[in-house]
Amino acid sequence: MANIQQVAEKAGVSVATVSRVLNHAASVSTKTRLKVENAIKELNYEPSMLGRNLRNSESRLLLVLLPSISNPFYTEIINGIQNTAIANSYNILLCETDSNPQRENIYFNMIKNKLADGVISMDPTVNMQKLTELAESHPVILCSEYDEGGSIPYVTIDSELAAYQAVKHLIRLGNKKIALINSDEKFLYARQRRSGYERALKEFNLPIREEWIYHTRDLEFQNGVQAMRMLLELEERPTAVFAVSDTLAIGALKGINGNGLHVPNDLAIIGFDNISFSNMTNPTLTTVSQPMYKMGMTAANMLIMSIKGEQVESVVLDHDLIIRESTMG
Amino acid sequence: MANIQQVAEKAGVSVATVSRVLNHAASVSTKTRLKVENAIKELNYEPSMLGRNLRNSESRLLLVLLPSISNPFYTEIINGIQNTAIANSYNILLCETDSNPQRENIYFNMIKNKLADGVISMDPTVNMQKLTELAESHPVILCSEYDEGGSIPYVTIDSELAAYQAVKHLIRLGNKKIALINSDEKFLYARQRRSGYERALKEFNLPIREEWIYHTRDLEFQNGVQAMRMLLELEERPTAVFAVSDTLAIGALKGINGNGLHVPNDLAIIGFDNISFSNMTNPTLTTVSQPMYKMGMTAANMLIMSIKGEQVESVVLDHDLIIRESTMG
DNA sequence: AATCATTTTGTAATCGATTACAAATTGCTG
DNA sequence: CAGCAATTTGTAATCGATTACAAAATGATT
Repeated sequence: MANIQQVAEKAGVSVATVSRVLNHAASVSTKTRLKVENAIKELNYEPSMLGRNLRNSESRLLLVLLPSISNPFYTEIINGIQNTAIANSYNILLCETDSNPQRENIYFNMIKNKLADGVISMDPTVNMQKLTELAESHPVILCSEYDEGGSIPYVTIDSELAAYQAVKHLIRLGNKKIALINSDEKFLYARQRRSGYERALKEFNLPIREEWIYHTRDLEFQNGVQAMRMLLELEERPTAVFAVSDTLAIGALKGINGNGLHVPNDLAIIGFDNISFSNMTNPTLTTVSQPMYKMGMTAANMLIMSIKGEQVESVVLDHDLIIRESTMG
Repeated sequence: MANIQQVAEKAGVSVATVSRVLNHAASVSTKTRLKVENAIKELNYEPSMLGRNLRNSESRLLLVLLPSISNPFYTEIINGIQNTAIANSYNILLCETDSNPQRENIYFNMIKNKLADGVISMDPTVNMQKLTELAESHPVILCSEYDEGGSIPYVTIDSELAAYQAVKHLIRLGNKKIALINSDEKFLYARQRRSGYERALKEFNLPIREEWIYHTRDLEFQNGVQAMRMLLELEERPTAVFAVSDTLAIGALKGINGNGLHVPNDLAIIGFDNISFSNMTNPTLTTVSQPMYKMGMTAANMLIMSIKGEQVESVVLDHDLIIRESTMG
């Protein structure tokens, strides 16, 4: 592969002039520009990013931290990030942490090493202290999960309000016994969604019963199945379930079907996230839709601004309750 | 962020010595090594990948081309690639082409630009001619979809055999009217799977009826729903369906359920890929399992060998028929 | 202490680009 | 055509590392 030197020789100009042509600098005469462009074509020259990036001390790479690539919740967000990044001549590096601190460290080092220009973290298990430390000297944006009262800019939705509205929807349908399948409350969103759940119940003078609140270890399908099995074994069964993620809700659906019961006739279900599969289940799943693509776009734009040195403000985006068959009793 | 120069000054040695310590070169005395290590700690120094990579003219980045990140088929493969890459101090850059030639070009240029050391392509719509051209001067591996008779090494499974076995399974269950939901036969795997389907039918003297072979435009859920609707409208309905992807099969499932029919009692269904959701549907889906994680690992290993300049041979891995509820009539 | 082999360290070139500054060229005016 | 401004081009430093080669330090031997 040719380098800028060889192009310069072939065109009979200096490397500076070639560089100017490459970067569309104004001060190149048409005649020399053509000479250089021809040389570039003849040699099949492509500028090396390595040299360019070293000189400009930027990599034009954005890191995207997420716990697991197989979680469909992230796919649309990633699309939003990716499109925005490409539109600004950035590329993204998807980094699966598996909630593993060692992996996390590798990626933090990539930032320090100048191999990436900034990070968007969507990992709720991220070491927030280390991330905050990193954020002091490098651009960092949080997406979806965030640090309440922290200093890192974030983009998210109002989880408490969304949960409140979802549960209110179940109450309006006549349900008085509403279960919550929550994840571990070490996560902020889990605490917020529980809080919304409780607010709705209180508003309608419905009791908050601990046995109707189930905490799962992970957000996997199987955790939802398991949660539902437990709930169905209770003396007093709930008539509706609010799950804090679609994957859990789909698991719950499976648990109910496996028990010979019918959704929504015997139990209504609401999920959260509006992942693509929530529309493919039988019955289709009522869910809270996060504006995932937009969240991705927003996060990427914020990060790019931040890289440019501009100040950015956190953003809370709107959500939607998508009513489908699983609550059409 | 400190650079190697500052570390050298602080430690009272030359940059060469610092570099030697960084790269664990043998010829550094314990005394100076300690001095340097202390300076590194004090300055919180991290070597810049940019400088290192320029000098070594490598980026230690692997490109992974895929049509869409939201296709769950790829997630396990990616995990395999990623783990193997990290184990060899590489990182991966996930590139969604959206089957868009312009996007594709961006990524091909990244290779030429030395921003990545090699590519694994999983994109069946890739411009094979351009890719073959690229492969002449850069390491390229194909994963899953490949170029029959082409020069690029690949890792894949025997699609024809897998399809043959799947259809044979349906025949053994007593089905004589078996439909095929295929994707566009411009894809090699589609032609191979159809061929396996036909071989099984012929072997049991069952007729191959064109109206039972449906070609979908894409591999989306909705295409499966649509395909099933068409098949159910036929005068002579099939009693079993073999779909060339799980997402299509899950769509078909939905189409059948929406018609008041029951799987597997009225129709049996087999999918392909064993994506995680195939185990979450109701009924669970019989499917052909590709060793996705292993495919990813293998592809990554082949690519890394190829980057090192070693010769690599194409690999065909084993598959499995996973029998679940959708064929337990 | 002189000699020589071995180990350790330093000097300076190098990777491939960008860019400040200087130098050369061009064009205009009187 | 001299003189000057504006435009165009070139020279050389720079980004941050690695490494061939040279030089210095160390240690062993006589």
